[in-house]
This record gives sequence, C-alpha cells and structure tokens, in this order.
Amino acid sequence: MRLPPFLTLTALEAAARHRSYSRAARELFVTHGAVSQQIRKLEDELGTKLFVRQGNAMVPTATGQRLAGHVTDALATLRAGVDEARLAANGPLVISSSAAFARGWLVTRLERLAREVDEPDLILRAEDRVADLTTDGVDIALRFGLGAWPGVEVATLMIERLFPVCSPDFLVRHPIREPRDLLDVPLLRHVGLPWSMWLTAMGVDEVPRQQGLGFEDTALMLDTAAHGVGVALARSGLAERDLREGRLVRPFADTMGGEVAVETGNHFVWRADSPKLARILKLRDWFLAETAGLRG
Amino acid sequence: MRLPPFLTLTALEAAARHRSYSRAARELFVTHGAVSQQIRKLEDELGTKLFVRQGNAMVPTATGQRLAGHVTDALATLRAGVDEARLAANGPLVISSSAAFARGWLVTRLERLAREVDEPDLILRAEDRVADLTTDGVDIALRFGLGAWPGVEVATLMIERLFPVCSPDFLVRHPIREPRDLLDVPLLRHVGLPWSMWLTAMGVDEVPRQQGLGFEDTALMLDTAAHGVGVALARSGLAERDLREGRLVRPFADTMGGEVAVETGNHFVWRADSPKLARILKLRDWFLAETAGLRG
DNA sequence: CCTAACTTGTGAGCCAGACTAACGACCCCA
DNA sequence: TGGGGTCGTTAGTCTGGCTCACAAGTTAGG
Repeated sequence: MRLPPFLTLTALEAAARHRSYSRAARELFVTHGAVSQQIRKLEDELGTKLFVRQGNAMVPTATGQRLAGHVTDALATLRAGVDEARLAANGPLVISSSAAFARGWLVTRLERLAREVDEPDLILRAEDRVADLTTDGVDIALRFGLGAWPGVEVATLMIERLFPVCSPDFLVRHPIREPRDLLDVPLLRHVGLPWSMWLTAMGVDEVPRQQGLGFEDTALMLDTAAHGVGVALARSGLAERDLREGRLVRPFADTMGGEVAVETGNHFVWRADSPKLARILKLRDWFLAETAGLRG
Repeated sequence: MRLPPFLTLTALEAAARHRSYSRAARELFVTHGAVSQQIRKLEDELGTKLFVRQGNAMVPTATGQRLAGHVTDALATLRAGVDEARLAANGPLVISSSAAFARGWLVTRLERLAREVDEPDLILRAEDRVADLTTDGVDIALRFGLGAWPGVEVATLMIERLFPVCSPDFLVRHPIREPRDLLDVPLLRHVGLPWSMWLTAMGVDEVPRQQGLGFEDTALMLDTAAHGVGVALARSGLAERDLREGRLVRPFADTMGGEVAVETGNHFVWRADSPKLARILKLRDWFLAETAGLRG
C-alpha cells in the first residue's frame, strides 16, 4: 500500500521526539501550523490519533510512538547512506606518484596547482610501489609505462626523453665532448633503464669500460650524480628540477641534442567509475595543460 | 547535513533496482523525465555520478548501488512502521462479552448493527472470564458491574432489572401467584446473584424450602429453566431473547412488576488511547442509541 | 484574578518544486 | 534500415505544503 508523504512522517517523528509541535516546527524550519496540518492529515489517513494533548505538551500515543520510532530508524539509515555517498564523492583526493617524480617534477608545481584548481582536499602520496586504484584508496596514479592498463583510463602527460646528467664539478674534472667519452667515466645506472639504450641511439656500439653503481630508485641515483660520483642517464621529467636549480648539468647539451625519445611516457591514470570523477577530470585537465608542450 | 528530498532518493532506489529510468518511472507512476531530473539533481548535489549508461540500460555505479541499498532498507522500515500503524488502527475490532449476554441480547441485534454501523471487521468474542483490554487484544468489553474500572472509559448501556423466569409448562404445573409461592418450587440460582436479593425486595423474609441447582454460567441456568427444571432469577438483559421467543415466561408479570432494580448495570467499556478509538466511538454511539430506553 | 507568553487548531491564499509534454539523440534488433 | 525502445533536456503547468493571521486553551507570576 502507498506510503504517506515522507515530510509528513518526518513531522511526526520530530513532534514525537520533542513532544511539541512548536519545537518540532522550529527544528524543521517551518511554522507550527505546517506540522499541525501534516499530523492531522496523517491521523486522518491512518484513522487513528497519534498525539494527545496534555496541557501544553503533545504526547504521542502508543501507535504514534511506535511509528515515530520506525521513522527515526529509517532516517538514520538514509542519513548514513547519504553521508557515505557524500564522503565517497567529497573525501580527500589521493594522488599516488613515485618519489622521484614527486620530487623531480611535481613539487615545483604544487603551489600553482593549488592556486589554479579548485580542489580543497588533495593528498599527495609518494610511494614507489605501484598503487592499486581499486583497493588502495588511491584516486589518481602518475605512472611511467606504456600507457595500457586494464580497467583504468589513461591520459598521457609527457613523452620521456633520455639524456646524460652529472654535477657541474664532475663536468669540470672530466671533460666530456661527445657520447663516446662516456665510455671512460663512471656511469650510474638505473636497473630499468640501461645505458645501452642511449649509447646505441647515439651510434656508440661499444660497452662502457667502467661498471658504475646500480640503482633501483631514480631519485637516489640523481642525488648521487649531483654529488659528483658519476654520470647518470636521466629522464626528462625527473631531472628537470635538479637541472633548473643547478645541481645537475647536461654534458653536451650545447653541442648537440643529446636526447633520445623513448617509448615510455608519463601518464595520468584514474578509474572512470570513481565517485570523485568530476574532481579527477578537473585535475587531469590541469595536468594536460601543464604538460601541453611535452608530448610532441 | 541536510538530507536530499525523499522523492529523489526513492527515484534513485527504483532506478537502481530496475536498472532503467523508464521502468522506475512506470513503477512510480511518473514520466521518465521526472526520474531523470531527480537523479540528475542528486548527482549534482552529491558531486558524483550515480548511474552510467550501458547501451539501453542504466547501471548504478558502486556509489549509487550502495546508496540505493540504504534507501531500500529505509523504505522497508518505513513501510513496516506504517503497516503496523495501519493494522493497529484498521485491524479487526474485537468485542468481548459474556456468553450469556451475547446469546441473550446481542445476537438478535447483530444483523441491524452490521447494517447500521459501517464497521467492516467486527469480531465478537464470547468468553466468561473478564478480558483485559490492555493485553488481550480486546478493543471493547461489555461488562456487568459497578461501572468503575481504572484506566478505561465506560458508557453505561442499561440498568439491570431482576425477575423470576421459568418455562411455560413449568408454570402450568406449578401455579405461582405471588412471590411467596416461590419458596416451595425448585429455585435455580446463579452463584453471583442470590435469590435473597429479590425475595427481600419483594418483602419475603423466609428462606426457600427447596435447595435448587447452582450455576456459574447464566446462559446455562436459563437454558435449564427453559427445560422446566425450575425457576431462575433472570437479569433483564440476558433473558430478553428467551422471553420473546417463548422459551421462558415471567410468572406474575401480569399481576405485578415483579422486578427489582439492582445497582449493577451493563457497560460498554473501552480504552481512550486505543488506536481504533474512532471506530469504537461509532459503535458506542450505536449501542447507546440501541439501549436508550433502558437506563431510567 | 489578571496578564503575558506560551501552546495548538484552522482556514485562505501563495509559491517552489515536481511534474508533464514534446522533442532530439542514441541503441538494439529484426 | 526502420521501428521500438532507451535517456537527455527544456519550457511550462500544477499542486502539495507552506506562511500568515486569528482563535482559543494552558501556564506561571505578580
């Protein structure tokens, strides 16, 4: 059978709780007349009195009290559900990024991001393991890779370029003119990014004569290079800050490009079914605009 | 925080259940446009999508599904509460009466009652123990007594009168002219209504010379009298039908009144806080009209 | 006892919110 | 490729629930 209007039931609930139409009306931001009318109609519909007057108080009858209790429960359920949905949509927006990318590219732009994007609750999580968007409470991942992961949406921010970097004083101590000169200096290498990729592209087929340190962490490798230990093969996105701030320099950037495009890009990754989708898309658009020149 | 409009939430719930705005709209007896608008507004308010299109179906997102589940629960709670209230107010109206009164007075009027009072679900419960209006599921009790019980409302229907009755053939076999003659015939007695009450009022101070049968059940006593076993002391309300239908007669009704008013009346008893109050009052008014001449 | 400040009851009239209608776009299936 | 289904969106209508205003009853204090 048809349910009475919901507003009517909430009026009953508030009135039963307050034992007063007037106080219920104040809680509901209506006049006492509205509450009175609602309850009168409900009593007519149910065919029974729900309140009896006791002096200036309106006390619910047993029937009214029981019904009000049910309505209280239902309201709590609704409130819990809506709060949960609101939290899902309005809770913090978590971005997961590698420590290297966070340190090398992101942090220098965070201030402008905060200024230009209306996003009140952004959390940056720097972690080197690859976060799982479905289970780790992460809304956005900034990932290196081919840009094809199952079940997620991907926007490519930048195509990575590779070039050697070292500290300025290292460059003074070791005069490097052309790619071939690198074969005789300490080469810092990342386990996922062999020097041969770059040397081959530069037309150097020989193998380095010095076995340098190996790293699993790009940020640490660049830090080491900045301390004058050797030459590292850097990705454009990660070294940008160190270059700009002078901790690293590019050996023969003036004489030749010294860069080689690699297939891997830097991607902005999210789930299309995220409850925070609208906020994610605003952020994505900002990132795409920010990296507009880096995808050629 | 403020709850979204309830209609909006029910639209969400129905749409999630049907995986279709159109089917939801049909269930809610509105157009698909109404559902579409409601859900669009809710998505705006929560800041997240609640449905995604899949071909011709609208499937709820995880957030939409969870919220819909909560709304389903809340609706079930509301429905249960309202049904309970409706049942309390519209369930069967139970009248408890003694078997004697039911048989002797009530049954002959039930047909007219059914015709004249709009009461679709009346249950007559004949039981000799005194029903408890608060716990026995009884809405109305027809009780003999002083008419003062705690916590209940009372309307007095009739003032009882006492008079002797016997079967017509008994009267032929035992010529009874005056009250004193009863001292020599078998007197059937009810345990709660001694003959002395009536004899004393008639100016007869002697005790009956024959000890007759004793009864706890008035109806059984009158039945026994109707079979010619003896003379019973009857209450007006209970013997009326047997008198009218000729099974019992009043020995000296023609020569003298032969009646004596007793204090106990026959009352219509109910609880003022009954959820069925409106129906009870209609019935009370009918009973009062029916017994209008019996309270002098 | 009177008054002031409460309370609820009730009816007239107004307004926002929810609806319908109607059109367009898309999807699916025969 | 067309027909029957879906949803999106807008403009315009209507009605349920509101406010307002007044009446009447209750309480508490001087």
